Amino acid sequence: MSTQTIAMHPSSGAVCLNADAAGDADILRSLGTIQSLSRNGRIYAEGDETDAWYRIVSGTACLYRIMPDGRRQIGVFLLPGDFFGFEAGPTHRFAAEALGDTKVVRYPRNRLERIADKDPDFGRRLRDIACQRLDAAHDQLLLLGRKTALEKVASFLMEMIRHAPDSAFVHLDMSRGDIGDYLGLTLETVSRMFSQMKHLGAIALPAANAVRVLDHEMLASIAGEAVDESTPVLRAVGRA
Amino acid sequence: MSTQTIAMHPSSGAVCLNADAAGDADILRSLGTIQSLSRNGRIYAEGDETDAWYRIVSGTACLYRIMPDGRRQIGVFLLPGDFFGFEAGPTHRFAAEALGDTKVVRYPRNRLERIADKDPDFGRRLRDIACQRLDAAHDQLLLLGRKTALEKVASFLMEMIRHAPDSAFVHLDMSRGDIGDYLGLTLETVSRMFSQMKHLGAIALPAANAVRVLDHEMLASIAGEAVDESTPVLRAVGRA
DNA sequence: CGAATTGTTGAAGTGCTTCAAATAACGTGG
DNA sequence: CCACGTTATTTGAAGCACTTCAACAATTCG
Repeated sequence: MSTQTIAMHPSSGAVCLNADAAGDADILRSLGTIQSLSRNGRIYAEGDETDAWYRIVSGTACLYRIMPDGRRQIGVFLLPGDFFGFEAGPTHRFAAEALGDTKVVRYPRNRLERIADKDPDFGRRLRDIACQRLDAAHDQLLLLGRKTALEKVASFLMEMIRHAPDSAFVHLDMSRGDIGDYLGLTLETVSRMFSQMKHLGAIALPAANAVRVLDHEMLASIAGEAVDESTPVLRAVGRA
Repeated sequence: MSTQTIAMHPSSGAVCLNADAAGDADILRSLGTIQSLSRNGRIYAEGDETDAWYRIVSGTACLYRIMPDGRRQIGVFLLPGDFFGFEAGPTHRFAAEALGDTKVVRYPRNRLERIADKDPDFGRRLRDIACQRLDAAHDQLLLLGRKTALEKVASFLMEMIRHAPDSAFVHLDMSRGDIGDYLGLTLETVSRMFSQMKHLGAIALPAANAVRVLDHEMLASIAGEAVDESTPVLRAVGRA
């Protein structure tokens, strides 16, 4: 888990927040420090000071919270390009941890603030990033509150696909237990739903941590995101 | 449902986001237009353009999303002082609706942006507000994903109490159905949990839409927010 | 190659939902 | 101000989706 002072430009590969689209790449380039982590490597803990913004360069991480009796909720899976770590309070309410070999850039908050003070566009970008995280959180509220187990797992896969370079194949850095804690399910239920989608012909499971999408439309339909409004044919699948 | 052009200062009574603490009251004062709504009055619909920020002056509102088959998830209840309406995308993903007689201020987005362009502190404030909404959404993820029905309803009451002027009495503008759609439960389950907390002696129900808190500590304990870490005596209540 | 970890599948249990009915609260017009 | 229809809430009983417990299979790693 080395920490270099060398600044690096965030991976231009899988960008999730249109972050490189604006002209702020140059600004960010000389601002952050890189952290390299391996599976379960802690980026920050619940209760740590919120004194920086972070961004995933490569790999996968997650934000989570654990209740006194051990119940865990993963708030979000973070993929390359994703920003995180900004909260309103003085201390983190969620912990941040790497799921596999992961590289993260750390941007000290006061430096960002100083830049934003002089560059309104940059400040606006920070605001947009926060708003995008809020949108994602709101989507997750609908998922957790009102979707069935099958819809939840299908939605999760759709989300992974959306961020993957190949929309027909996804490699999962997280375990079934991690996915369960993200979707509000047990790991057994997650596994069962994967099997069910396999039997339905929506996906194939070449390995435990890899998913091949056989029928993208069916998957979207199961997830409750019917691509074509006029043909909600498979809506019934999720309930029958 | 009238719309005046007269600008008004948001109620300085129950402020939830420390919004009046900073010196931006003067700025906001001359910026917004007031909207008066009654029960079920629509502030904006899903799909409408995201061209403004809003703030509750008085009353209560909520953000919600409805699935094609009618399932509804309320993302957040909005109380006096709360800001809302800012999203990253060009259109609203959640609709906004009043729950009772409610007054809302509407701040056109481009005007806010123009002010933020010249006043970095104001821009920072907008950012902080977005981050606070994000914190609240993350808390709700834990609630929806991992808490039991009793814990959910107790947590909901704790949240209402936190925002109420009198911490021993809360008037609820929302129906049991609204609360259910907020907590990912049916209205019957919400009602049963209210009854259960009454039998436990944590609350009294002088009217259907009013709650008197008899044992604040017990309520906090049921909600999973034990005030005193060393005495998690009642943690068992939620599960027995 | 064998031990440990992770994933899958089965069977029984339970917490919440669904369906149904009764009660209470509300609003409206007489 | 009260009677009445309407709507919201409470409570009961049955059903079901997901969990829990348990065993087995597959994969990983020393």
